[in-house]
Amino acid sequence: MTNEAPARRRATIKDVAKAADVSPMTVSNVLNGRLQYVSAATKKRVEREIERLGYRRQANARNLRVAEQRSIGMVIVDESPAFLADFFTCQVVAGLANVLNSADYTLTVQGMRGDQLETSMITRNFEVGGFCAMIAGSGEERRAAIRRLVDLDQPVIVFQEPITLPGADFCAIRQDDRGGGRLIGDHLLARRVEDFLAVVPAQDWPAIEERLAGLRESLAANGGGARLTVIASASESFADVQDVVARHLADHPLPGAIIGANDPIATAAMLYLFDHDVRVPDDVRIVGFNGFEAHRYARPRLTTVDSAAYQLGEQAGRAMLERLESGRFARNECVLPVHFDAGATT
Amino acid sequence: MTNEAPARRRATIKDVAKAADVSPMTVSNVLNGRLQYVSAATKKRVEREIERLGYRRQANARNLRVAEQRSIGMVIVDESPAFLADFFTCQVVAGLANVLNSADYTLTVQGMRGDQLETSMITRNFEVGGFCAMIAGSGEERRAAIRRLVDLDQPVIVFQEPITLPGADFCAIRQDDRGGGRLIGDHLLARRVEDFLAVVPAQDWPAIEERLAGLRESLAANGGGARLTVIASASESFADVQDVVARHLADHPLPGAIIGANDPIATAAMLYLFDHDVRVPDDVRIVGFNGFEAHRYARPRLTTVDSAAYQLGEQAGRAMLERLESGRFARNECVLPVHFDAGATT
DNA sequence: CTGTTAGCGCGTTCAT
DNA sequence: ATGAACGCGCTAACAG
Repeated sequence: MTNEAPARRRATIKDVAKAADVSPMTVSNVLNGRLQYVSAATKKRVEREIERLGYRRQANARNLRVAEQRSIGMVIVDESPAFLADFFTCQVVAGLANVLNSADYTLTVQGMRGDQLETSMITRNFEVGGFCAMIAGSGEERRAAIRRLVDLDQPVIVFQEPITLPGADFCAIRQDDRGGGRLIGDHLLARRVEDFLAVVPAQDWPAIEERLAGLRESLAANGGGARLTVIASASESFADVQDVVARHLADHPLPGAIIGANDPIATAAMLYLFDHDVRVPDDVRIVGFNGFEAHRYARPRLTTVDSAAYQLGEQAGRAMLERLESGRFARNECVLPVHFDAGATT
Repeated sequence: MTNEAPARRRATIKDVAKAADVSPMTVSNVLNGRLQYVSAATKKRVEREIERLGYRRQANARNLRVAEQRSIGMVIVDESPAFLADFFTCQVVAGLANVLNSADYTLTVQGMRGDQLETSMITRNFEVGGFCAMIAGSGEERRAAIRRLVDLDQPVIVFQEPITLPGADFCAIRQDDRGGGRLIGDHLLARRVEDFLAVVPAQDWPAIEERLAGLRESLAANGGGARLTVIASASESFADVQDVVARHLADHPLPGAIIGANDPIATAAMLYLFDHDVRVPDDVRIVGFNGFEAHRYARPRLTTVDSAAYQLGEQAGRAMLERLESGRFARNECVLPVHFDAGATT
């Protein structure tokens, strides 16, 4: 025999109605602010009973009845289990959640590997009003994931994906990574760098492909005299980055500049050089990408490109709310500018 | 006149049943894996129609019927709009989401200021099966927030809060911040430090109070000969930290050690010292807290205390799932160990 | 193995 | 200004 209290049934609209001696309809009117139909005195009485009974509206029943979802799904497709641990993704999610919350929407986050997309609750059930997605993987994998989401026949926003799907209920929101790559190229070319080494993570991110594309555009526009070598690190971890840099430098001359696909990679490379008595920027120049405050803590301060991840999330939130109200996305693409931030490493 | 396609009604169980020429109940049985009650041939037919019609189960209707919520709410109470941008919180949320997702639960995140707790959707509506909370603010504010959550009469887990609520449907999950503080104190006392300066953010975090408490315990155990001064920085930003450190040092002698409430603060302080030709660790020793990889990028490598934020989230997910199954929390408190990580700054 | 009935809690429609 | 009846989509209980 246990001492647990008997499971008290949660109060419903009916219970409140009975307690306040009105009909359920009147309670509903109070809850939904239809004050035209209810006297001030009744309203007071109903509200007191709501408070007293601790009544809370059953969201499932309401959403079922009004056939609407008050939640947006944020799906993060990534091989890593710590999907959300990525700082960029965090910022995006924070901005998105804030905008949605202030419009009384809820954000449902779900991380998964690419192959889990079809079996996950959030896609097999109908439980959110639309999807926002941050997707890693090869170009093909990403396209497949996007198609699966779009096939769900609900509004879809993807981050950091440079595509448009005309006619689809779809919107791509990203920062101008390609432009950022060009800015880096131009900056280094102006400093007479001729031999570029780019260090990217093995995991394919579309934004990183764009950064490289922009860099290549810059080199090509300059006449094509400069060389670019790209090497991939198993992960973005400190150790893996230093490892791949070490292996490359073992049988290659020092490049004029090392470009990290993001700030942590650039910083790891820089510290490797320090430990081997290479001077920055005198011997090798270093550039990162994304400008998160944490990585500016290293000295000398990294030259980088600031990205507006939080604003990306906010933008997505606004676009989704607008879509839900108006029935369609105002734009199918939205590109936010980046800002070049010259530090002391170039 | 618009060219939009007419809103196609979403397929229901009835539609699938009609198309497969069976009763809705049979479709439901297939969906829920009650294969004992349905022949293989029927199952095939039903599954084909589900696929063909793109049927997805209406979560609201199901949850209403079975009177259960398949989502857990994560509420983050913070004054800052970028609540989720905190790296520690990100890690916790990632671990939590992964555990819940793999049990086919969903995570609903909601950030808010303390005074919004009562008016927010997630608490006014009944829409999640339980709450996990990360709460900032003064001790009083935090207690009030916890009480409000517990009063909702649903399972509640709070992170980083050193309290127990015997008898309540409640569990506190945290790391051993106090132990970490003691480790720091012991480490520095062994190096003959007598004058300690702690730099904390103005925003009250319980974990940070614990770290200071542990530090004080260590000093007291040593005989109380050492002095501890605590100064607060307006925010955790680089600029604010350096500002408050500068102001303090303007009319105080250099302390033997500076203890940052977390790694970013410690790093900001360290870089300030560098810029003023103070040597670390020769003139002043520096210690951080939390051991995030990013902050180890600064040189010399910071002495810090590693925290297992991701595991904290995982632990919460497991505890919540267990609570939902068994009807009560197995433990009302769970403290994860921390690990002292000696770097080059002490 | 399959179908029928009833009702989860809420909001809408129509009546009073 | 308030109430009664109905149904949203789904599933538990029972009948066949």
